[in-house]
Amino acid sequence: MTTLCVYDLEIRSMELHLQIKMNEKLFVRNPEQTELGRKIIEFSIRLIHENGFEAFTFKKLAEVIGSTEAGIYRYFENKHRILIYLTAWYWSWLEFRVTFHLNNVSDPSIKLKKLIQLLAANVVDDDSTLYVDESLLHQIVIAEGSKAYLTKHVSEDNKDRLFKPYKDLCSLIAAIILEYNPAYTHPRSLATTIIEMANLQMFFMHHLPALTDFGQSKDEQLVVEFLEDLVFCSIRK
Amino acid sequence: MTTLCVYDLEIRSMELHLQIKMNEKLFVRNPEQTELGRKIIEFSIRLIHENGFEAFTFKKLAEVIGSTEAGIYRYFENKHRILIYLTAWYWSWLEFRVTFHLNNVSDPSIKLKKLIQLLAANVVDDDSTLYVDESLLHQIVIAEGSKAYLTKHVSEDNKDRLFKPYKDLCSLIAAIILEYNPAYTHPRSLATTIIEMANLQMFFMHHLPALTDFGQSKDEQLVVEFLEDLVFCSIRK
DNA sequence: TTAAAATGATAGTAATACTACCTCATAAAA
DNA sequence: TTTTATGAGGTAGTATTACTATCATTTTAA
Repeated sequence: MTTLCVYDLEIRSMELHLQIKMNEKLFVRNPEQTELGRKIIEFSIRLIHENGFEAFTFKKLAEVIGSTEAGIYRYFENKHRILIYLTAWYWSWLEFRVTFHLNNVSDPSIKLKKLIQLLAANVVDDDSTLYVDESLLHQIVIAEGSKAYLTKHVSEDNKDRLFKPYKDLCSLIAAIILEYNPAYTHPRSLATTIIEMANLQMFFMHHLPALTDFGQSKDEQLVVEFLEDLVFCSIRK
Repeated sequence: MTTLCVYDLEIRSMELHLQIKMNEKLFVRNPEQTELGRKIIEFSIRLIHENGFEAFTFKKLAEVIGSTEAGIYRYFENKHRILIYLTAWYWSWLEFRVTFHLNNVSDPSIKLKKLIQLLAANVVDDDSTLYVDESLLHQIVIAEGSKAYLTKHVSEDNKDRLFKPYKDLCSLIAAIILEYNPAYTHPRSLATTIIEMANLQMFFMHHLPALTDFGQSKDEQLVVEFLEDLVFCSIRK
């Protein structure tokens, strides 16, 4: 299995910089390598978070970063590609975090608990990436993430490996599930259920509370409890 | 609890006609009451199924039904409202089917099994509705359904009760779960998990098979098995 | 030094989303 | 019978969005 997304940890003057290597098919020109490109990332996150993906346009983005529409088209084919880029970035970042936090943990049940915590708890911007606000990006993934693959061209995009970071995270979780119980028959489907439900229950809790059991409190820890219950009941030997 | 969506079963010359009463806020003019309105429903289902929701426009719709854009705006505020209408219709129809099939079933575990079957199995157009192809509509709900609520105006739409059919189905399922095990703590979240995963695992199975455990066979019965396992493990006393 | 490539701004086009206004048919009121 | 109201649907727009072609300038590479 070849890996297109790897991580770089650079130590520069006592600061830790995390660089995520993105699939080249995601963009026309790599936005991480120029000032304008980084501004595109930084401000598309802000704009999509603020007004939603439907209201997000290259014109508005160009205005806030002091550039032009054509300038942005040089980096991304269209706004949907930016959404795929951002979600792919998020899943790569999350996989890194998971790997990092599960380092030296041997008990698969503790691994799963930590994992669910990382998936369902609110994210705090970690400052190790300069132009990506992970907290806002997490909100975007919750509210817009599934639009990245719910399209008519999902299969072509998949052939270009645009969803590899999501699949890698899914594989990682499935492996831990099998570690806990090698006889469990649906590790991948359970993995995507955890990922998707961590996001969706959070969205429902805030916007359609009647669809959840944690409407009043709006405490994300309750989502964690729900998921732990769901997972451990299912994979119990 | 007031009910905005109820069902009418009419017997006309030996045929059974199912009429679903829709929330008036969903449309500008009730599309069920005119020939043009019914064509809008029938052909928006076909067009969205064929080209996806993003590529669906009022102009294209007007062309295929031999009308004009302005004519369609008389029935629906915008294309997003059509999507909400279609999904609301689908959830009402499904709730009716569930109620119908669970009639006279007393064992909650059989109820849950039948329910999962109805949610996850492919739908066949049932001919009791003349201008709605339920099979195509099911495909639309799988691929586009979540876009109905994943918006910035979800809370206002929710205040107008546009998602009531979805919530009603959720309540119905939650009630059966509690019937099976009154001590279960997350009946609503589990209900939405069943609904959403029935659709999403089906989508992944066909388009992103690496995210599931039923990639090769593409047999929806495997989704049913996964969901049954997930549900019964969770609510087991 | 000079050609090629990259960068970015200007100025368009085509399609989309939406609106204002017009016409016609029907049907109730005078 | 005539008048007026009502709602059906159509015509012809505008503003915005998505995207492209072209030009000018800077950077880089031979």
